[in-house]
Amino acid sequence: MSLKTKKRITIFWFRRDLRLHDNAGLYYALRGEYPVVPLFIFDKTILDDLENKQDKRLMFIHQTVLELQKQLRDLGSDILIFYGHPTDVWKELSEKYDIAEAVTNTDYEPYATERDTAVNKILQAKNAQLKAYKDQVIFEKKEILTGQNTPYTVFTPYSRMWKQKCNDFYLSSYPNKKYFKNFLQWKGDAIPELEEMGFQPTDTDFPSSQIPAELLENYEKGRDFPAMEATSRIGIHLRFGTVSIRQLARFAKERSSLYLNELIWREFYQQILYNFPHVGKGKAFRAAYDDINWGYDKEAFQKWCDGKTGYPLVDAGMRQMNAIGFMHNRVRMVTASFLAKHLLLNWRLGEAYFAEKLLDYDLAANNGGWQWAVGSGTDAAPYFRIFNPEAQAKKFDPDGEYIKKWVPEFGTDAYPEPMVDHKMARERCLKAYKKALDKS
DNA sequence: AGGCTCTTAGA
DNA sequence: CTAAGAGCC
Repeated sequence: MSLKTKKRITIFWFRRDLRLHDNAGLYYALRGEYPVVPLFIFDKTILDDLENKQDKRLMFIHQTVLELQKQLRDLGSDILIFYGHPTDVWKELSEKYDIAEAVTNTDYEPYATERDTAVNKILQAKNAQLKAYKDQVIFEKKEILTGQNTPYTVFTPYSRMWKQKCNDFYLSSYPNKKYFKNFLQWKGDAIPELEEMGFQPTDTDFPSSQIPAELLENYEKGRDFPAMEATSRIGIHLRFGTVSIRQLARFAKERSSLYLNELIWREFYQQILYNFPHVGKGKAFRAAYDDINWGYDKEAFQKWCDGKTGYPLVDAGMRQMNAIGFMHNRVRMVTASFLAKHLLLNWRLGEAYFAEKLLDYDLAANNGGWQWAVGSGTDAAPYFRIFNPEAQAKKFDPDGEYIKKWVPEFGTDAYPEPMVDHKMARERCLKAYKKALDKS
């Protein structure tokens, strides 16, 4: 590590907030009385679990951290980069430097919470602490509660309260730029190549972090039709903080209440994960759903993964995700429902597969969406609400354009027969659900 | 953020 | 025969 300083410093730890502008934690760090040294850790705990060594998300992070370094170097500063376990890194940092403050933005996921607690312990031994700020949501934790002071578990009243509470104060950006002179002036090392961490780059185009102003004009009409590509694709940027939620929410509030609602769904599921942490640990939000006799049929699961179920809309969605790491949300609902209800496969298999493939993967949103589709979640589709994949295709891809794009052999002999009969699967599902749910 | 089946009114 | 609504899953 090339930073040699005896100065008392503030370390700002970037995680999923990879931007210099409108960044809450960074703002408070820069306003403090000590020069700020930025830090990023390529976390071995996470990377060691990634089986695919051409992970597009890691590439995105790598690319973004390079960009951050460039911006910091333009300011005469730099960024400390590590590849290791965060607790080891912080032990080393706390021994080597005189750390007055360690600042970051809150990450609400269970792993992150445990990690931050461990890091905080290390810092406390040196009379410092890890201070975390709210940055990735407008409202966090228990900021939005019912009249009984309990967390909301139904979206509509939650969203009503969210909108009522959301004023200019919550939406205003942090003026980080004014304080950029408080970065420590120094020159660091080059960022390690992906290969040095056992990964290889892939050629991927990532969606832009700028929403074109005209996009939301077509959003409300087009968002339910996957072929229209009328959605923002901003998910990956929300995941890694390459956009500011405050800026985005202001944009949405001015232009589209439906789009704003999607941002509120995101916060709804984040507060569900925070207030009901069992959902992030493999449990159904509604316990009775854990009594359903979920299957693990490997062959059936593989067909679903590969997009070879014989139901063209399901297959198109799975192939879109396999190819580009994105699936249109309408189709996410249909593919998820198909796995759980038509195949009666354990939905954790599907949840994990989405987690592996989606560039915009986010634990709270993914889990919330899956539990919604399964019926086990908050505000969930009642169990008897079973999507008919053909009816969904007719309704939302009437010209078969989306299907044509991702399943070109649809309509030829090469396309497989449906792996299950819809009517049979529907009845089988109702029976299995009823059996588990009637017990209570 | 559904679908299925049956019913009934009206073409 | 079709469209629209009800009731149930």
